[in-house]
Amino acid sequence: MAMNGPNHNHDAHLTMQVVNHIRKLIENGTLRPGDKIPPEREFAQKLKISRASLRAGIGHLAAMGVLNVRHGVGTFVAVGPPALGGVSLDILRALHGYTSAQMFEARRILESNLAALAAERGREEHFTALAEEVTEMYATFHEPQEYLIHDMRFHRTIAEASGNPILAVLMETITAALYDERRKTVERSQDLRQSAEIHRALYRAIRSRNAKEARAIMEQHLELAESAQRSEQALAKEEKRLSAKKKSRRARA
Amino acid sequence: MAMNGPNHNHDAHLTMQVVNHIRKLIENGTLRPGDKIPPEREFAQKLKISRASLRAGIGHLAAMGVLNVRHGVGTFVAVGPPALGGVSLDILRALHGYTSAQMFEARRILESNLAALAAERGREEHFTALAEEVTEMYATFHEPQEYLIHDMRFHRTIAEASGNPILAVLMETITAALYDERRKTVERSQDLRQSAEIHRALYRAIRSRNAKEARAIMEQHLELAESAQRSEQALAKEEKRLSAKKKSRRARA
DNA sequence: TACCTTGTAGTGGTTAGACCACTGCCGCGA
DNA sequence: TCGCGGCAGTGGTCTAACCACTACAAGGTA
Repeated sequence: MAMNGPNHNHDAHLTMQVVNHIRKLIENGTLRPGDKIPPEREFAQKLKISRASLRAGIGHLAAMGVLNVRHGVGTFVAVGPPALGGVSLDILRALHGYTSAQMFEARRILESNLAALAAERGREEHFTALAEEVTEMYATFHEPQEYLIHDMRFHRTIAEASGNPILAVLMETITAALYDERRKTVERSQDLRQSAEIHRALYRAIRSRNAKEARAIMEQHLELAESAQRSEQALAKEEKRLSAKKKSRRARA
Repeated sequence: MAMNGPNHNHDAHLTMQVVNHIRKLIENGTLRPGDKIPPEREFAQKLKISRASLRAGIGHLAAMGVLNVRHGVGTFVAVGPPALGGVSLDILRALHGYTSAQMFEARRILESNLAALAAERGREEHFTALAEEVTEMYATFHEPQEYLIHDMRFHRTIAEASGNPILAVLMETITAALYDERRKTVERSQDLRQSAEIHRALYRAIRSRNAKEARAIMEQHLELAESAQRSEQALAKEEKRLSAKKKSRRARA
Protein backbone atom coordinates (compact mmCIF):
# COMPACT_ATOMS: atom_id res chain seq x y z
CA MET A 1 0.00 0.00 0.00
CA ALA A 2 1.79 3.10 -1.22
CA MET A 3 1.20 6.55 0.05
CA ASN A 4 -1.41 7.47 -2.48
CA GLY A 5 -3.72 10.38 -2.34
CA PRO A 6 -3.33 14.04 -3.03
CA ASN A 7 -0.37 14.42 -0.68
CA HIS A 8 3.16 13.68 -1.81
CA ASN A 9 6.63 14.56 -0.53
CA HIS A 10 5.91 15.64 3.05
CA ASP A 11 9.26 15.23 4.80
CA ALA A 12 7.18 15.46 7.89
CA HIS A 13 4.99 18.32 8.96
CA LEU A 14 5.11 21.48 6.99
CA THR A 15 6.49 23.10 10.10
CA MET A 16 9.60 21.00 9.92
CA GLN A 17 10.01 21.67 6.23
CA VAL A 18 10.09 25.34 7.03
CA VAL A 19 12.52 24.82 9.89
CA ASN A 20 14.84 22.77 7.75
CA HIS A 21 14.57 25.13 4.85
CA ILE A 22 15.57 28.13 6.90
CA ARG A 23 18.18 26.09 8.72
CA LYS A 24 19.82 25.23 5.44
CA LEU A 25 19.73 28.82 4.31
CA ILE A 26 21.64 29.67 7.44
CA GLU A 27 24.02 26.75 7.29
CA ASN A 28 25.05 27.38 3.71
CA GLY A 29 25.52 31.06 4.34
CA THR A 30 22.61 32.41 2.30
CA LEU A 31 21.28 33.92 5.48
CA ARG A 32 23.82 35.35 7.87
CA PRO A 33 23.49 36.56 11.44
CA GLY A 34 21.62 39.84 11.51
CA ASP A 35 19.98 39.32 8.12
CA LYS A 36 16.30 39.94 7.73
CA ILE A 37 14.18 37.15 6.33
CA PRO A 38 11.43 38.04 3.84
CA PRO A 39 8.07 39.28 5.12
CA GLU A 40 5.81 36.45 6.13
CA ARG A 41 3.20 36.95 3.42
CA GLU A 42 5.81 37.08 0.69
CA PHE A 43 7.90 34.22 2.08
CA ALA A 44 4.87 32.00 2.51
CA GLN A 45 3.88 32.54 -1.09
CA LYS A 46 7.39 31.75 -2.26
CA LEU A 47 7.39 28.49 -0.30
CA LYS A 48 3.86 27.73 -1.51
CA ILE A 49 2.51 27.26 1.99
CA SER A 50 0.09 29.19 4.10
CA ARG A 51 1.25 32.02 6.28
CA ALA A 52 0.13 30.11 9.38
CA SER A 53 2.39 27.18 8.59
CA LEU A 54 5.29 29.45 7.88
CA ARG A 55 4.70 31.15 11.19
CA ALA A 56 4.73 27.82 12.97
CA GLY A 57 8.17 27.12 11.59
CA ILE A 58 9.42 30.58 12.41
CA GLY A 59 8.03 30.17 15.89
CA HIS A 60 10.04 27.00 16.32
CA LEU A 61 13.26 28.66 15.27
CA ALA A 62 12.48 31.69 17.40
CA ALA A 63 11.92 29.46 20.41
CA MET A 64 15.32 27.93 19.82
CA GLY A 65 16.88 31.36 19.63
CA VAL A 66 17.88 31.02 15.99
CA LEU A 67 15.51 33.71 14.78
CA ASN A 68 14.64 36.98 16.38
CA VAL A 69 11.13 38.27 15.70
CA ARG A 70 10.39 41.96 16.14
CA HIS A 71 6.76 42.96 15.96
CA GLY A 72 6.17 45.62 13.35
CA VAL A 73 9.72 45.44 12.07
CA GLY A 74 10.64 42.04 10.76
CA THR A 75 12.25 38.71 11.54
CA PHE A 76 16.01 38.43 11.74
CA VAL A 77 18.63 35.75 12.03
CA ALA A 78 19.86 35.88 15.58
CA VAL A 79 23.14 37.55 16.24
CA GLY A 80 25.41 37.37 19.24
CA PRO A 81 24.51 35.28 22.26
CA PRO A 82 23.23 31.92 21.06
CA ALA A 83 20.87 31.15 23.92
CA LEU A 84 21.14 27.43 23.65
CA GLY A 85 18.87 26.78 26.56
CA GLY A 86 15.65 28.63 26.06
CA VAL A 87 14.17 26.39 28.67
CA SER A 88 14.91 28.16 31.88
CA LEU A 89 16.09 25.38 34.11
CA ASP A 90 13.19 26.28 36.37
CA ILE A 91 10.91 24.26 34.23
CA LEU A 92 13.40 21.46 33.88
CA ARG A 93 13.51 21.33 37.62
CA ALA A 94 9.78 20.93 37.76
CA LEU A 95 9.85 18.51 34.88
CA HIS A 96 12.76 16.27 35.75
CA GLY A 97 13.35 17.03 39.39
CA TYR A 98 16.61 18.87 38.99
CA THR A 99 17.85 20.35 42.23
CA SER A 100 19.71 23.54 42.94
CA ALA A 101 22.61 21.50 44.22
CA GLN A 102 22.94 19.81 40.86
CA MET A 103 22.86 23.12 39.08
CA PHE A 104 25.54 24.49 41.32
CA GLU A 105 27.66 21.44 40.79
CA ALA A 106 27.34 21.74 37.03
CA ARG A 107 28.21 25.37 37.23
CA ARG A 108 31.20 24.66 39.43
CA ILE A 109 32.60 22.14 37.00
CA LEU A 110 32.08 24.31 33.98
CA GLU A 111 33.34 27.51 35.47
CA SER A 112 36.42 26.06 37.08
CA ASN A 113 37.45 24.70 33.71
CA LEU A 114 36.60 27.97 32.03
CA ALA A 115 38.78 29.80 34.50
CA ALA A 116 41.68 27.48 33.83
CA LEU A 117 41.27 27.84 30.08
CA ALA A 118 41.01 31.61 30.40
CA ALA A 119 44.29 31.65 32.26
CA GLU A 120 45.89 29.69 29.46
CA ARG A 121 44.39 31.46 26.50
CA GLY A 122 43.06 34.84 27.62
CA ARG A 123 44.18 37.85 25.66
CA GLU A 124 45.03 41.32 26.86
CA GLU A 125 41.60 42.66 25.98
CA HIS A 126 40.01 40.10 28.26
CA PHE A 127 42.31 40.97 31.12
CA THR A 128 41.44 44.61 30.71
CA ALA A 129 37.74 43.87 30.75
CA LEU A 130 38.11 41.71 33.84
CA ALA A 131 40.04 44.44 35.63
CA GLU A 132 37.31 46.94 34.83
CA GLU A 133 34.61 44.74 36.22
CA VAL A 134 36.56 44.17 39.40
CA THR A 135 36.92 47.90 39.82
CA GLU A 136 33.20 48.32 39.30
CA MET A 137 32.48 45.64 41.84
CA TYR A 138 34.46 47.49 44.46
CA ALA A 139 32.62 50.65 43.55
CA THR A 140 29.18 49.12 43.85
CA PHE A 141 29.40 46.58 46.61
CA HIS A 142 26.86 48.64 48.54
CA GLU A 143 24.39 48.43 45.67
CA PRO A 144 23.54 44.75 45.31
CA GLN A 145 21.62 44.90 42.04
CA GLU A 146 24.34 46.92 40.41
CA TYR A 147 27.01 44.70 41.84
CA LEU A 148 25.33 41.62 40.50
CA ILE A 149 25.53 42.93 36.96
CA HIS A 150 29.27 43.35 37.15
CA ASP A 151 29.62 40.01 38.84
CA MET A 152 27.87 38.32 35.96
CA ARG A 153 29.84 40.26 33.39
CA PHE A 154 33.02 39.17 35.08
CA HIS A 155 32.10 35.54 34.80
CA ARG A 156 30.91 35.96 31.26
CA THR A 157 34.17 37.57 30.29
CA ILE A 158 36.06 34.63 31.70
CA ALA A 159 33.90 32.37 29.59
CA GLU A 160 34.76 34.39 26.50
CA ALA A 161 38.41 34.38 27.36
CA SER A 162 38.36 30.60 27.52
CA GLY A 163 38.19 30.56 23.75
CA ASN A 164 35.51 27.88 23.78
CA PRO A 165 32.12 29.41 23.01
CA ILE A 166 30.37 26.09 23.46
CA LEU A 167 31.37 25.81 27.07
CA ALA A 168 30.50 29.47 27.44
CA VAL A 169 27.01 28.84 26.16
CA LEU A 170 26.50 25.89 28.44
CA MET A 171 27.57 27.97 31.39
CA GLU A 172 25.29 30.79 30.36
CA THR A 173 22.39 28.38 30.22
CA ILE A 174 22.89 27.28 33.75
CA THR A 175 23.75 30.67 35.13
CA ALA A 176 20.60 32.17 33.64
CA ALA A 177 18.53 29.69 35.57
CA LEU A 178 20.20 30.65 38.80
CA TYR A 179 20.01 34.37 38.14
CA ASP A 180 16.48 34.97 39.35
CA GLU A 181 17.13 33.36 42.68
CA ARG A 182 20.37 35.16 42.98
CA ARG A 183 18.78 38.54 42.36
CA LYS A 184 16.40 37.94 45.18
CA THR A 185 18.97 36.85 47.68
CA VAL A 186 21.75 39.24 46.81
CA GLU A 187 19.90 42.05 48.57
CA ARG A 188 20.47 40.34 51.88
CA SER A 189 24.10 39.65 51.19
CA GLN A 190 26.39 41.19 53.76
CA ASP A 191 29.70 40.27 52.28
CA LEU A 192 29.82 41.71 48.80
CA ARG A 193 33.12 43.37 49.59
CA GLN A 194 34.62 40.02 50.38
CA SER A 195 33.16 38.69 47.17
CA ALA A 196 34.85 41.48 45.25
CA GLU A 197 38.15 40.52 46.79
CA ILE A 198 37.78 36.94 45.69
CA HIS A 199 37.10 38.11 42.18
CA ARG A 200 40.19 40.24 42.28
CA ALA A 201 42.26 37.26 43.31
CA LEU A 202 40.72 35.30 40.50
CA TYR A 203 41.52 38.05 38.06
CA ARG A 204 45.15 38.10 39.19
CA ALA A 205 45.51 34.37 38.85
CA ILE A 206 44.13 34.48 35.32
CA ARG A 207 46.23 37.43 34.30
CA SER A 208 49.37 35.74 35.57
CA ARG A 209 48.36 32.67 33.56
CA ASN A 210 48.23 30.50 36.61
CA ALA A 211 45.61 28.05 35.43
CA LYS A 212 45.81 25.83 38.46
CA GLU A 213 45.25 28.64 40.89
CA ALA A 214 42.49 30.16 38.80
CA ARG A 215 40.68 26.85 38.85
CA ALA A 216 41.14 26.49 42.59
CA ILE A 217 39.91 29.98 43.38
CA MET A 218 36.90 29.59 41.14
CA GLU A 219 35.96 26.34 42.79
CA GLN A 220 36.28 27.81 46.21
CA HIS A 221 34.36 30.91 45.19
CA LEU A 222 31.42 28.96 43.87
CA GLU A 223 31.30 26.69 46.85
CA LEU A 224 31.12 29.68 49.12
CA ALA A 225 28.53 31.30 46.89
CA GLU A 226 26.40 28.20 47.02
CA SER A 227 26.40 27.86 50.76
CA ALA A 228 25.78 31.58 51.15
CA GLN A 229 22.83 31.49 48.82
CA ARG A 230 21.45 28.48 50.59
CA SER A 231 21.46 30.11 54.00
CA GLU A 232 20.04 33.33 52.65
CA GLN A 233 17.32 31.45 50.89
CA ALA A 234 16.48 29.66 54.09
CA LEU A 235 16.24 32.97 55.87
CA ALA A 236 14.01 34.43 53.21
CA LYS A 237 11.77 31.43 53.41
CA GLU A 238 11.46 31.81 57.13
CA GLU A 239 10.54 35.47 56.83
CA LYS A 240 8.01 34.67 54.18
CA ARG A 241 6.44 32.14 56.46
CA LEU A 242 6.20 34.66 59.24
CA SER A 243 4.73 37.38 57.07
CA ALA A 244 2.21 34.94 55.69
CA LYS A 245 1.09 34.18 59.19
CA LYS A 246 0.76 37.87 59.92
CA LYS A 247 -1.20 38.37 56.75
CA SER A 248 -3.67 35.65 57.51
CA ARG A 249 -4.18 37.14 60.95
CA ARG A 250 -4.95 40.48 59.33
CA ALA A 251 -7.34 38.79 56.96
CA ARG A 252 -9.35 37.35 59.80
CA ALA A 253 -9.69 40.75 61.39
CA MET B 1 7.39 50.61 36.54
CA ALA B 2 3.69 49.93 37.08
CA MET B 3 1.75 47.82 34.66
CA ASN B 4 -1.03 50.28 33.87
CA GLY B 5 -2.10 51.59 30.51
CA PRO B 6 -4.84 50.83 28.05
CA ASN B 7 -3.74 47.26 27.63
CA HIS B 8 -3.88 45.13 30.73
CA ASN B 9 -1.44 42.64 32.06
CA HIS B 10 -0.10 41.48 28.68
CA ASP B 11 3.17 39.98 29.73
CA ALA B 12 3.98 40.23 26.07
CA HIS B 13 2.38 38.43 23.17
CA LEU B 14 -0.46 36.06 23.67
CA THR B 15 2.00 33.38 22.72
CA MET B 16 4.06 34.09 25.79
CA GLN B 17 0.99 34.16 27.98
CA VAL B 18 0.25 30.66 26.81
CA VAL B 19 3.83 29.58 27.34
CA ASN B 20 3.90 30.98 30.84
CA HIS B 21 0.50 29.60 31.67
CA ILE B 22 1.46 26.07 30.74
CA ARG B 23 4.86 26.52 32.31
CA LYS B 24 3.23 27.38 35.60
CA LEU B 25 0.90 24.43 35.35
CA ILE B 26 3.96 22.25 35.05
CA GLU B 27 6.00 23.99 37.70
CA ASN B 28 3.28 23.83 40.30
CA GLY B 29 2.59 20.21 39.55
CA THR B 30 -0.86 20.56 38.00
CA LEU B 31 0.58 19.02 34.88
CA ARG B 32 3.06 16.26 35.34
CA PRO B 33 5.42 14.54 32.91
CA GLY B 34 3.43 12.29 30.63
CA ASP B 35 0.16 14.07 31.22
CA LYS B 36 -2.01 15.01 28.28
CA ILE B 37 -3.02 18.62 27.93
CA PRO B 38 -6.60 19.39 26.85
CA PRO B 39 -7.49 19.26 23.16
CA GLU B 40 -6.59 22.47 21.39
CA ARG B 41 -10.13 23.58 20.62
CA GLU B 42 -11.24 23.05 24.18
CA PHE B 43 -8.13 24.52 25.77
CA ALA B 44 -8.28 27.59 23.56
CA GLN B 45 -11.85 28.23 24.57
CA LYS B 46 -10.96 27.86 28.23
CA LEU B 47 -8.12 30.38 27.90
CA LYS B 48 -10.37 32.68 25.86
CA ILE B 49 -7.94 32.85 22.97
CA SER B 50 -8.02 31.57 19.44
CA ARG B 51 -6.80 28.15 18.61
CA ALA B 52 -4.07 29.68 16.44
CA SER B 53 -2.56 31.59 19.33
CA LEU B 54 -2.72 28.59 21.57
CA ARG B 55 -0.95 26.60 18.91
CA ALA B 56 1.77 29.22 18.70
CA GLY B 57 2.43 28.82 22.38
CA ILE B 58 2.34 25.06 22.21
CA GLY B 59 4.73 25.23 19.29
CA HIS B 60 7.16 27.21 21.39
CA LEU B 61 7.08 24.71 24.21
CA ALA B 62 7.33 21.84 21.78
CA ALA B 63 10.39 23.42 20.19
CA MET B 64 11.95 23.62 23.62
CA GLY B 65 11.17 19.99 24.23
CA VAL B 66 8.78 20.68 27.07
CA LEU B 67 5.74 19.43 25.21
CA ASN B 68 5.44 16.47 22.94
CA VAL B 69 2.87 16.80 20.17
CA ARG B 70 1.50 13.68 18.53
CA HIS B 71 -0.61 14.19 15.46
CA GLY B 72 -3.98 12.55 15.82
CA VAL B 73 -3.40 11.66 19.42
CA GLY B 74 -2.77 14.64 21.60
CA THR B 75 -0.20 16.86 23.22
CA PHE B 76 1.71 15.63 26.24
CA VAL B 77 4.09 16.98 28.80
CA ALA B 78 7.52 15.64 27.91
CA VAL B 79 8.77 12.78 29.95
CA GLY B 80 12.26 11.55 30.62
CA PRO B 81 14.54 12.41 27.77
CA PRO B 82 16.88 15.36 27.66
CA ALA B 83 15.31 18.15 25.70
CA LEU B 84 17.59 20.91 26.78
CA GLY B 85 19.34 21.44 23.51
CA GLY B 86 16.77 21.80 20.79
CA VAL B 87 19.29 23.58 18.61
CA SER B 88 21.53 20.87 17.30
CA LEU B 89 24.98 22.34 17.57
CA ASP B 90 25.16 21.94 13.82
CA ILE B 91 23.27 25.12 13.30
CA LEU B 92 25.19 26.90 16.00
CA ARG B 93 28.33 25.95 14.18
CA ALA B 94 27.01 27.56 11.02
CA LEU B 95 25.72 30.51 12.97
CA HIS B 96 28.62 31.25 15.26
CA GLY B 97 31.52 29.38 13.78
CA TYR B 98 31.89 26.66 16.36
CA THR B 99 34.57 24.17 15.47
CA SER B 100 34.80 20.44 16.00
CA ALA B 101 37.84 20.99 18.17
CA GLN B 102 35.77 23.12 20.52
CA MET B 103 33.06 20.51 20.68
CA PHE B 104 35.59 17.83 21.48
CA GLU B 105 37.11 19.97 24.17
CA ALA B 106 33.73 20.61 25.75
CA ARG B 107 32.96 16.94 25.61
CA ARG B 108 36.29 16.05 27.15
CA ILE B 109 35.75 18.36 30.07
CA LEU B 110 32.22 17.22 30.69
CA GLU B 111 32.85 13.52 30.34
CA SER B 112 35.99 13.40 32.41
CA ASN B 113 34.09 15.00 35.25
CA LEU B 114 31.15 12.69 34.70
CA ALA B 115 33.47 9.71 34.90
CA ALA B 116 34.93 10.94 38.15
CA LEU B 117 31.50 11.56 39.63
CA ALA B 118 30.31 8.16 38.47
CA ALA B 119 33.21 6.54 40.27
CA GLU B 120 32.24 8.35 43.43
CA ARG B 121 28.51 7.92 43.32
CA GLY B 122 27.68 5.10 40.92
CA ARG B 123 25.41 2.37 42.22
CA GLU B 124 25.50 -1.34 41.62
CA GLU B 125 22.86 -1.14 38.92
CA HIS B 126 25.04 1.26 36.96
CA PHE B 127 28.06 -0.98 37.26
CA THR B 128 26.04 -3.89 35.98
CA ALA B 129 24.82 -1.90 33.01
CA LEU B 130 28.34 -0.73 32.21
CA ALA B 131 29.64 -4.28 32.35
CA GLU B 132 26.94 -5.41 29.96
CA GLU B 133 27.77 -2.74 27.45
CA VAL B 134 31.45 -3.61 27.60
CA THR B 135 30.60 -7.23 26.91
CA GLU B 136 28.49 -6.19 23.97
CA MET B 137 31.30 -4.04 22.66
CA TYR B 138 33.63 -6.99 22.61
CA ALA B 139 30.97 -9.03 20.87
CA THR B 140 30.36 -6.46 18.14
CA PHE B 141 33.69 -4.82 17.46
CA HIS B 142 33.51 -6.21 13.96
CA GLU B 143 30.16 -4.53 13.36
CA PRO B 144 30.82 -0.81 13.59
CA GLN B 145 27.25 0.46 13.60
CA GLU B 146 26.28 -2.01 16.28
CA TYR B 147 29.39 -1.25 18.27
CA LEU B 148 28.66 2.45 18.16
CA ILE B 149 25.31 1.94 19.84
CA HIS B 150 26.87 0.19 22.80
CA ASP B 151 29.62 2.74 22.92
CA MET B 152 27.10 5.52 23.25
CA ARG B 153 25.07 3.61 25.80
CA PHE B 154 28.18 3.10 27.84
CA HIS B 155 28.88 6.81 27.96
CA ARG B 156 25.27 7.61 28.66
CA THR B 157 25.23 5.18 31.54
CA ILE B 158 28.25 6.89 33.04
CA ALA B 159 26.40 10.16 32.76
CA GLU B 160 23.46 8.68 34.61
CA ALA B 161 25.70 7.20 37.24
CA SER B 162 27.16 10.62 37.90
CA GLY B 163 23.96 11.53 39.67
CA ASN B 164 23.83 14.90 37.97
CA PRO B 165 21.21 14.90 35.22
CA ILE B 166 22.05 18.44 34.21
CA LEU B 167 25.59 17.57 33.29
CA ALA B 168 24.23 14.47 31.59
CA VAL B 169 21.92 16.55 29.43
CA LEU B 170 24.69 18.94 28.50
CA MET B 171 26.85 16.04 27.46
CA GLU B 172 24.03 14.54 25.47
CA THR B 173 23.57 17.80 23.62
CA ILE B 174 27.16 17.88 22.50
CA THR B 175 27.41 14.18 21.79
CA ALA B 176 24.36 14.31 19.57
CA ALA B 177 26.03 16.91 17.41
CA LEU B 178 29.07 14.69 16.98
CA TYR B 179 27.09 11.52 16.40
CA ASP B 180 26.43 11.95 12.70
CA GLU B 181 30.07 12.47 11.91
CA ARG B 182 31.01 9.59 14.10
CA ARG B 183 28.61 7.22 12.40
CA LYS B 184 30.23 7.99 9.08
CA THR B 185 33.78 7.52 10.23
CA VAL B 186 33.32 4.53 12.49
CA GLU B 187 33.01 2.27 9.47
CA ARG B 188 36.63 2.89 8.66
CA SER B 189 37.80 2.39 12.18
CA GLN B 190 40.35 -0.39 12.46
CA ASP B 191 40.81 -0.39 16.18
CA LEU B 192 37.43 -1.02 17.72
CA ARG B 193 38.84 -3.86 19.75
CA GLN B 194 41.35 -1.53 21.30
CA SER B 195 38.54 0.89 21.95
CA ALA B 196 36.63 -1.82 23.78
CA GLU B 197 39.63 -2.44 25.96
CA ILE B 198 39.84 1.18 26.94
CA HIS B 199 36.20 1.09 27.89
CA ARG B 200 36.80 -1.95 30.01
CA ALA B 201 39.60 -0.20 31.83
CA LEU B 202 37.31 2.74 32.37
CA TYR B 203 34.62 0.47 33.72
CA ARG B 204 37.04 -1.11 36.15
CA ALA B 205 38.26 2.24 37.41
CA ILE B 206 34.70 3.39 38.02
CA ARG B 207 33.66 0.18 39.68
CA SER B 208 36.64 0.32 42.01
CA ARG B 209 35.63 3.89 42.80
CA ASN B 210 38.92 5.27 41.62
CA ALA B 211 37.72 8.68 40.51
CA LYS B 212 41.12 9.98 39.63
CA GLU B 213 41.91 7.12 37.34
CA ALA B 214 38.47 7.16 35.78
CA ARG B 215 38.94 10.80 34.91
CA ALA B 216 42.38 10.17 33.48
CA ILE B 217 41.28 7.26 31.33
CA MET B 218 38.30 9.16 30.02
CA GLU B 219 40.46 12.11 29.08
CA GLN B 220 42.92 9.90 27.32
CA HIS B 221 40.15 7.99 25.58
CA LEU B 222 38.54 11.11 24.19
CA GLU B 223 41.81 12.58 23.06
CA LEU B 224 42.54 9.43 21.13
CA ALA B 225 39.03 9.34 19.75
CA GLU B 226 39.37 12.90 18.57
CA SER B 227 42.62 12.41 16.76
CA ALA B 228 41.37 9.15 15.26
CA GLN B 229 38.24 10.78 13.97
CA ARG B 230 40.24 13.64 12.55
CA SER B 231 42.52 11.42 10.56
CA GLU B 232 39.69 9.24 9.36
CA GLN B 233 37.77 12.27 8.31
CA ALA B 234 40.77 13.50 6.41
CA LEU B 235 41.03 10.14 4.66
CA ALA B 236 37.36 10.15 3.76
CA LYS B 237 37.71 13.62 2.36
CA GLU B 238 40.65 12.53 0.24
CA GLU B 239 38.76 9.54 -1.12
CA LYS B 240 35.80 11.71 -1.90
CA ARG B 241 38.04 14.03 -3.83
CA LEU B 242 39.45 11.16 -5.82
CA SER B 243 36.10 9.60 -6.61
CA ALA B 244 34.77 12.96 -7.69
CA LYS B 245 37.65 13.25 -10.11
CA LYS B 246 36.95 9.77 -11.42
CA LYS B 247 33.30 10.59 -11.80
CA SER B 248 33.94 13.71 -13.78
CA ARG B 249 36.24 11.72 -16.05
CA ARG B 250 33.46 9.21 -16.64
CA ALA B 251 31.06 12.02 -17.34
CA ARG B 252 33.27 13.38 -20.06
CA ALA B 253 33.41 10.01 -21.78
C1' DT C 1 -11.64 -18.57 17.38
C1' DA C 2 -8.53 -15.69 15.07
C1' DC C 3 -7.56 -12.40 11.88
C1' DC C 4 -8.30 -8.57 8.97
C1' DT C 5 -10.92 -4.93 6.90
C1' DT C 6 -13.67 -0.89 7.45
C1' DG C 7 -15.70 2.65 9.83
C1' DT C 8 -15.62 6.40 12.89
C1' DA C 9 -14.64 9.67 16.57
C1' DG C 10 -11.17 12.54 18.36
C1' DT C 11 -7.09 15.10 17.79
C1' DG C 12 -3.51 17.77 15.68
C1' DG C 13 -2.19 20.09 10.89
C1' DT C 14 -3.30 23.32 7.21
C1' DT C 15 -5.66 26.72 4.74
C1' DA C 16 -7.77 31.24 3.57
C1' DG C 17 -8.67 35.92 4.26
C1' DA C 18 -9.62 39.48 7.19
C1' DC C 19 -8.44 42.59 10.67
C1' DC C 20 -5.54 44.34 14.84
C1' DA C 21 -1.14 46.32 16.81
C1' DC C 22 3.34 47.89 16.60
C1' DT C 23 7.40 50.43 14.38
C1' DG C 24 9.66 53.59 11.62
C1' DC C 25 9.50 57.41 8.93
C1' DC C 26 7.88 61.02 5.99
C1' DG C 27 5.67 65.36 5.56
C1' DC C 28 2.67 68.84 7.14
C1' DG C 29 1.99 72.63 10.11
C1' DA C 30 3.03 75.61 14.14
C1' DT D 1 13.34 73.98 13.79
C1' DC D 2 10.44 71.10 16.17
C1' DG D 3 6.55 68.19 17.01
C1' DC D 4 3.05 65.36 15.80
C1' DG D 5 -0.26 63.07 12.72
C1' DG D 6 -0.68 59.76 9.58
C1' DC D 7 0.76 56.23 6.41
C1' DA D 8 3.04 52.02 4.90
C1' DG D 9 5.09 47.79 6.14
C1' DT D 10 5.38 43.98 9.16
C1' DG D 11 4.27 40.77 12.70
C1' DG D 12 0.07 39.21 15.85
C1' DT D 13 -4.59 37.45 16.25
C1' DC D 14 -8.95 35.74 14.89
C1' DT D 15 -12.35 32.81 12.50
C1' DA D 16 -14.17 28.82 10.47
C1' DA D 17 -13.75 25.33 7.63
C1' DC D 18 -11.43 21.32 5.98
C1' DC D 19 -7.41 17.78 5.73
C1' DA D 20 -4.58 13.98 7.87
C1' DC D 21 -3.35 10.90 11.33
C1' DT D 22 -4.30 7.59 15.24
C1' DA D 23 -6.63 4.58 17.91
C1' DC D 24 -10.25 1.65 18.63
C1' DA D 25 -14.46 -0.65 17.92
C1' DA D 26 -17.65 -3.11 14.92
C1' DG D 27 -18.29 -6.22 11.64
C1' DG D 28 -16.96 -9.50 8.14
C1' DT D 29 -14.06 -13.49 6.65
C1' DA D 30 -11.46 -17.67 7.01
